[in-house]
Amino acid sequence: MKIATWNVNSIKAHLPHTLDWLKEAQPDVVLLQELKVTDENFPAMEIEELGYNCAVHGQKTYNGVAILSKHPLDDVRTGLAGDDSDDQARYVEAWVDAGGAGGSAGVRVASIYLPNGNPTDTDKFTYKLSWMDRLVDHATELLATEEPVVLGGDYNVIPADEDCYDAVAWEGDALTRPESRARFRTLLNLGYTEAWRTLHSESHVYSFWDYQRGAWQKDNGIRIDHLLLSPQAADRLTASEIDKGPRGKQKPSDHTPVWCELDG
DNA sequence: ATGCCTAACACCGTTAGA
Repeated sequence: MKIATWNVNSIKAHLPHTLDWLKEAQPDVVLLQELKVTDENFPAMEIEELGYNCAVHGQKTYNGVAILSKHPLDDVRTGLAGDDSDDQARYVEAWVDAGGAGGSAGVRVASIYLPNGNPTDTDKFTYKLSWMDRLVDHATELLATEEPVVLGGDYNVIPADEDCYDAVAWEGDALTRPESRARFRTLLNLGYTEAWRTLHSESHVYSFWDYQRGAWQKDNGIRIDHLLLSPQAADRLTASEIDKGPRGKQKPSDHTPVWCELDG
């Protein structure tokens, strides 16, 4: 089963690129972020025409996440537990029913759009950190189920200096701050496996390039889109790649898809 | 030190992104 994550930076503005990539890459499950549309305005018809079921948690103008799946989606949950006053659409989770005896080929997936957190001297940063604390709590609960789980999305965390083009330039940013990295590391220490990094040792490979300063042409990127696998999912991991193709198109999203392949 | 792009919304600029 091929599972991808992609921050599309407006599903309306980048729908043709999104549809092209679905046809070309043929992922079974896609976790989308930054839809920037309400549920009503999500282009479900065009995506369903390609054989996908959609679970959408949208919002006007900002945020918005979705799960696309060629298999049926069950037990869809929207919003991250732990703060009823949080009205930003940054989390949607579902069970992908891929069959198998007793659901053995299925997997639980979540599409995550973690807050950016800049500037760090504002409540945006405290919101990011508390959101990550809530994610740690929820990820802990999911581990107890012993299900295969894939938590994929735009984490807005550069895990290590080797995951950006210029560590000095990014020093002090919410994406590299020790508090952000510590919480990301907590997810790994709980038992989650970051799919791409566990299969690749190379430095300076990226999933995001700023629109400004010719960042794409100079390969001045950062790696912030991640797929975190529970032990039961990691046992089935056979491949993970970053597909730079979509970022090189005309008027692209500033992120490019990251995917992993699970056995069965 | 700041803008540099891009998208949305609404107004001809502001907010947000990373």
